[in-house]
Amino acid sequence: MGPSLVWFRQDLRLSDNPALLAAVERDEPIIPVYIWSPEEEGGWAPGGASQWWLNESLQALSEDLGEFDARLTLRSGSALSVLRRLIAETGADAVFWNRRYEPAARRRDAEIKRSLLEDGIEARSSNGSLLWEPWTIETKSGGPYKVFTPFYNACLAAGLSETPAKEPEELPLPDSWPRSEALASFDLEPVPDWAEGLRDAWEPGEAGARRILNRFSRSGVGRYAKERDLPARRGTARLSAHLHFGEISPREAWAAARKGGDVWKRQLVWREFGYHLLYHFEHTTDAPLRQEFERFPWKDAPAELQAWQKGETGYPIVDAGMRELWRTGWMHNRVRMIVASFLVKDLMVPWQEGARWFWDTLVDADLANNTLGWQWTAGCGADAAPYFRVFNPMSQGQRFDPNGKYVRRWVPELEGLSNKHIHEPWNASEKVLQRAGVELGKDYPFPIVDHGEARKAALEAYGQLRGDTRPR
DNA sequence: TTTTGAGTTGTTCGA
DNA sequence: GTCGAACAACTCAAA
Repeated sequence: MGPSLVWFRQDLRLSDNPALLAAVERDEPIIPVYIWSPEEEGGWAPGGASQWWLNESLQALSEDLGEFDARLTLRSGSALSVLRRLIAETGADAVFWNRRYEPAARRRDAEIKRSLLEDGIEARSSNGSLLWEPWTIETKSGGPYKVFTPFYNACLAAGLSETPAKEPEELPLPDSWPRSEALASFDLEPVPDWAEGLRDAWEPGEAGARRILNRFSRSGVGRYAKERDLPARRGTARLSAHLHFGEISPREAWAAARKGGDVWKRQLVWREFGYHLLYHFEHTTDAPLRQEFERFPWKDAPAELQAWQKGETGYPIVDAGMRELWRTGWMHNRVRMIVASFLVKDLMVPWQEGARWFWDTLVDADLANNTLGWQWTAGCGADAAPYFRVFNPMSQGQRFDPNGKYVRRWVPELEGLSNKHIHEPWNASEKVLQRAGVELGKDYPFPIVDHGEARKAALEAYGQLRGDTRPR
């Protein structure tokens, strides 16, 4: 028998990695491989922030493998041809990987498996990324779930079969290593370098993921239910990007969740639900699940979209969120809902525009979860927010950032305003504004839309849609 | 087949 | 200031 290729993808870790463990069990020399093939992602190649993270994470994985005296072989190109070339170069006769579930990846992987088996190569895939794979959970009548709570209950009823596995004690090594391309040749690092804020905020890689999870499970998970909605606090785990890149397994996250209530557990299952939905409804990355929304009167409003992207809408909580995103590659979940509602309902810009912006700017950009989130907000997806649920940026700000700490952190030009005015500066008197050193329209924009009117217009449009769909 | 109860995250209005 | 109802029906999931 020849060596085993372990093909890393969105499972950039050594602990609880089923593909790696399967290869270790086979007990032939292991050659770890990563293939950069953005053109095989069906139009959803990693965005800028994700590429930055990936670069760091590959570096970390490479170093972690170094501790085992193993090397990570980097290649770019079509995955199948790269694998075939590596097989020819190394004499490998087995390839192991953990499954992906996005439409394009699935189709490609199926084709790869078929081709390799045809070549007489052992090709084995495992589940390293989900607690429940999409096809294992179904309703009593055999279909996919479209409502979260019954899905959640079905997951709990199905139970988890395996507990997390430790990293291997040692890796069987080959006599020689195949040539690796330089990580830098993937061009993942931003030029010019805009990643300073990302570097300050994150530690990509398995060690960083474990540090975060340990801290959260020690002191965060107990407070999670109470603090998770307050963006000024570190009330959430901030594990999303680590989970997306597979630097820590969902089983380990689940084990930590057991110590907390079910609030965080439910969040982990939301992640599963996103994959469940994307698996069963592939078109939802680009088109609404509910077809009638194809006819929604979305606006082509490039100036408003740009103001939203830059955090210059004149609504402090919205702008704070968008600037946090731009600076750190991440946004607090509560604020994601607020900014998304604002784009889709106040500005009536298509949710796909928001999804694309998040895709490019989030370090945790995840096709399944991004799609679910945006369709939920727009009201066109499975188990979506009711159409009349329009977030009010002032009251959301008052409720979840009552002392304005979050706004002041990201919109420092409003720093001098009192808590009374911090979420609605246009309601402050000239005198108050002057004392705070704020000139509206100069230091900070006037609101680009009137929320009250925008809300009415949105409700009108949604009502129209319903009228249209009524049977004649 | 039919029935029944339920459905992440909100806001506004009027009593 | 507080509280409950309305917002709109529809679809889902299970019995």
